[in-house]
Amino acid sequence: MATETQRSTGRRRNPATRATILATAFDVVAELGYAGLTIEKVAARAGVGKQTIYRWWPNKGALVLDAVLERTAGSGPEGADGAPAELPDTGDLEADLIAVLVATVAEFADPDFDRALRGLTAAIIEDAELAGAYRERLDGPMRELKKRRLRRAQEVGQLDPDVDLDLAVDLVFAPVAQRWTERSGDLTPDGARAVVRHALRGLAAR
Amino acid sequence: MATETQRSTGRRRNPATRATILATAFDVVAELGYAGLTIEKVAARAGVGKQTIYRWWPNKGALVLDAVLERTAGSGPEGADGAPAELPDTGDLEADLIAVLVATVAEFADPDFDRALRGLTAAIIEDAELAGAYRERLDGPMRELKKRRLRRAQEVGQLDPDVDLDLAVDLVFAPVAQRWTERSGDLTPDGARAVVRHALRGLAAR
DNA sequence: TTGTCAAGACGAAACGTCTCGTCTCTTCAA
DNA sequence: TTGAAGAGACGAGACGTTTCGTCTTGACAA
Repeated sequence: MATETQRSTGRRRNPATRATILATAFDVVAELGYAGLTIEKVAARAGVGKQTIYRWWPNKGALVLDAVLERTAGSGPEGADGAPAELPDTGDLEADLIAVLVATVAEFADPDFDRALRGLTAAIIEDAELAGAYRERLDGPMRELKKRRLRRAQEVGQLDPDVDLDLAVDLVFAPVAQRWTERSGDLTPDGARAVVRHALRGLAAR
Repeated sequence: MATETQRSTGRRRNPATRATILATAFDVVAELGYAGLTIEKVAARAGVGKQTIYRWWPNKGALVLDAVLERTAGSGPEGADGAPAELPDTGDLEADLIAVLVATVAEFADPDFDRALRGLTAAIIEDAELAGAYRERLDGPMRELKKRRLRRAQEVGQLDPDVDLDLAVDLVFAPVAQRWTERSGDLTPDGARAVVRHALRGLAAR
């Protein structure tokens, strides 16, 4: 996965087949959940041999991670053109973070995305290796964007210059993520606003 | 589970059998993880018929939830005597919350507890019904304790009286929980201290 | 010639249901 | 008070089914 080396001779991997499998996998996990996802089911729906899936993905978790990555490509740190995207920076830190968090809440409201991401999370929870791949390819880049935005706020004196940026990111974004994971309360734009407001008060420059 | 009504006639449920099954289930999930836990394996190890498990628990998730509950009983909101416990209240809010969070970090450091709780979380992520039971029986009571401690802080003027207590709890405790879930960083007592310090700054009375 | 692909056969493992015989506890009539 | 009858719990494991991951086959493209 991490290193998709190209073989020297013989028939090449078919990119269309790969795309079909990943799209089907996303649909299946969105419909049936991670527990309901079966390699056999994906193969049958995609019109593909089981071995074709087993040849390129070691297990369900890796397949679902790739499926989610493929689907979210474009909203990630790199735009469609490959240029690195950035978080909004209007100068108003609070408004910018609220915009990001409200967008996140909106994504969670989409049932397909919700179930797919729950499937991925279920896989990650118990699989340290997959968790590493997830951090490297999804969470990490997003976190880097958040830290960049906060670092700019530090430079402008809107944020305590001594605070650890990873800690700051966690304070702002973990409460909403945690609520989603545990379903321990509604996820509303207003709630997101309150989180940002109070978190920033704790992180402000004195 | 929620209502264990007593049948009028016939042999009663054997509490020792129940305890053996739950203890075995905890061991198995701590050793093999949730994906590696099998009803057949638990039955065999516990020296129990499969039907005895299927009779009392509808699925793996419910079994693991009960197993974790049984193991954590005593450290819950009720002491061994059944009297409701409380979070520490020395008058120093920051120190009290740090003590709780550092204890949580220490629990996560125990490999058995870590794997068992990961198994439970894996089950909960995809099962809304089980998530409800979890909130009602584990998370909810603990959250109530936290809110009580914070409410007292509000009354003493150490906390913004207008802030929503659920939000406050999330701000203080979600960052560490999230790090554990995603394995996105070390869980250290110092990290816990920093979280509490900044979260409280954002929640303080002005 | 080498490697991909769809199709599906294969044995192993776990599923959840069921049946069996044994046991203990409750109920009720003598 | 007692003791048979009935109701479930329990251990054991057989059952048909599903999914697992591997392997084989024949077609085809580089």
